[in-house]
Amino acid sequence: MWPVHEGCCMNIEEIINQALIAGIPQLYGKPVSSDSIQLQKTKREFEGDITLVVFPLLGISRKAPEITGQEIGTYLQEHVREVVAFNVVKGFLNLSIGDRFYLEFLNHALDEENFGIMPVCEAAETVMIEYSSPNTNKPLHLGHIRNNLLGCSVCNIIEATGKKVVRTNLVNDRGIHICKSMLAWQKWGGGETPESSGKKGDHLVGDYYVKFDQYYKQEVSGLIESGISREEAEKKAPLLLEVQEMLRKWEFGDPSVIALWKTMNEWVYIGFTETYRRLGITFDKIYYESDTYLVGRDTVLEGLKNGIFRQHPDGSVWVDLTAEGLDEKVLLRADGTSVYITQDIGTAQVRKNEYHPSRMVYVVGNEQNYHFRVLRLVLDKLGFPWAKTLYHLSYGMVELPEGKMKSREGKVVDADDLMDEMINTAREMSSGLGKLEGLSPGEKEEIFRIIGLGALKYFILKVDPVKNMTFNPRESIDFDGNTGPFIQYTHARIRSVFRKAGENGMTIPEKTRIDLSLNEKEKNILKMIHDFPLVIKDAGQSFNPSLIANYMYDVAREYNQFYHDYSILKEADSGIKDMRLLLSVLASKVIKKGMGLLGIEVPERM
RNA sequence: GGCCCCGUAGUUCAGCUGAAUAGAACGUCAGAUUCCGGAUCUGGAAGUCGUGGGUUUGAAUCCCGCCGGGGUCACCA
Repeated sequence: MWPVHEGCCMNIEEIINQALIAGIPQLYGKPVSSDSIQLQKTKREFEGDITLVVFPLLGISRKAPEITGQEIGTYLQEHVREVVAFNVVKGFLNLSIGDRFYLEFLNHALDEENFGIMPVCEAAETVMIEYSSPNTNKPLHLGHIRNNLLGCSVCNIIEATGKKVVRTNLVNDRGIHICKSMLAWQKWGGGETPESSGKKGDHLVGDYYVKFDQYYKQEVSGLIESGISREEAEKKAPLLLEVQEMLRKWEFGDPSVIALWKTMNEWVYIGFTETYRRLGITFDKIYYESDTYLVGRDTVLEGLKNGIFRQHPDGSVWVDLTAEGLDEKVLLRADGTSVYITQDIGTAQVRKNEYHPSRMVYVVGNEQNYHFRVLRLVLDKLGFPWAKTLYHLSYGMVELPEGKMKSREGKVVDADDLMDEMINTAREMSSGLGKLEGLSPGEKEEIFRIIGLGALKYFILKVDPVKNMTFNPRESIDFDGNTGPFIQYTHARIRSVFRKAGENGMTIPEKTRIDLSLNEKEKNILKMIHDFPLVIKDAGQSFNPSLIANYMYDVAREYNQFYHDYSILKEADSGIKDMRLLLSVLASKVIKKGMGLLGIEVPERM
């Protein structure tokens, strides 16, 4: 287990839970199991803060729900300092927690350097997380954006739960698809380079990938017209045979093919680096398939020798997974070249030996669910005890209103274009509001960038990863309501209060008095922020950034209600004014930290 | 066809380790600015939680069937 968070001593559910485990046996003479203690937030329409559902305890109390609730409520009020009142409605015991608890919590949370975030200690376990995993034959598109944002955010979240994280990228830099753009460039490129054409390298290479597909389709339909079946034509098209030959040459190290491959990949990497930089994506370690596929190949051949795999008469190597309810899968082609899974078998071993992670997470789309089941089973059959530590973080596809994106046909939302578009929208919107007067053009651009990317990232991350999502470029992204800019706005607004306080010569104290009484809005914010560490923990355990995103929205909305209803700086009672200032400090910190976990920055003004 | 995932207001999404009248946002209609930032706030209308069974004191949530959508079952990645 991981170390207990400092803030846990301030967790009110935990305090009540402990009291019940001790108290119920006193009341009813029987022990209580912790899963029959159900604590939840009290619904808005009832009086109280925390509710105990008493139904599961009736078997122990042997009394009616109302009576049981009364008895337990009385016990808690007498034995738990924080419980100041209670009421029972049907089978629900609603407990009121004193303001003092929340005020002490406020002081306590402000004391912590990083409230909600656990420090990573030397002895912590290591989690290796792979994301992005681009092919070097085309630029990044919206689907990759979801992958990168998810991966990056999950890394942040897991790190915030006190674990070491190795952010890793596996570049698909080899294979038949890479050869396709190479061959097309060789045939029809006329020596075009990023410099000569002014195109971003990844876009240039991607254009040739599209071009290959166009010519290939022409060839296929030509063959079909001459009387050959589609299936036959797709296998016998001259371009396909040529590209297969190129792949063989690559695997046998043909110098001219390797040289072309290096040149074109380099163009792509320069382009990718730019896209990653703008998106704010980083890696600790980058693996290349071209470095690891041979390890996989050797492993497969050894497995063949040991009788784990079978060879067909044509020379191809297979694994039989019919006993596991799957099919036979090819691991090496008849001509000896490697397939996709071959390199994954190698990469996993290289990683294990290099970092010894306790968990290896793969952020990969749900179209590869089957692939990862196979990979685990194959590694297991090979006798690697760590095979079960593989976890496929499978996420749904991003579709367009007109259907799936198809990069071969050029029907995609390009990552670079999309970021430009978002930033432009932010620019137009901000200019209309005119709140950035007096800032330099550079400062303004920085704010537009933060808002545009914030809108994009939040839009994608607020959706549960397992779900498919439709992206309508024109309508999908808003700056109002449950959006990134709404939350960013809340932060900017709070910061503005502090600036104003400074201008008026006010200082923010270290601590609040704890003998104040809180209004409903103040209490609601504190109750919500109290849950921050728990939300991070849940998000980490379920690899689900959308939990953080939706929580951030709730915090921002709650704060905005408070802000609307009460004045901070104009409050006459200095104790209350100080408390509201500190409450705002904590809220702004939590918003900044939480958004940071999503990879979203928050501006000082906007 | 086998296996896997999804199905909640017009739309985009929460809620899914069972609990009180299913929540937001966008859109729509109606309001709130001499006052710390109106990218805000308040209110109205809008849902047989795909469908039919089952388990349970209690089901949007768990189990089974069916319907609808998607994915996958390549010597593609």
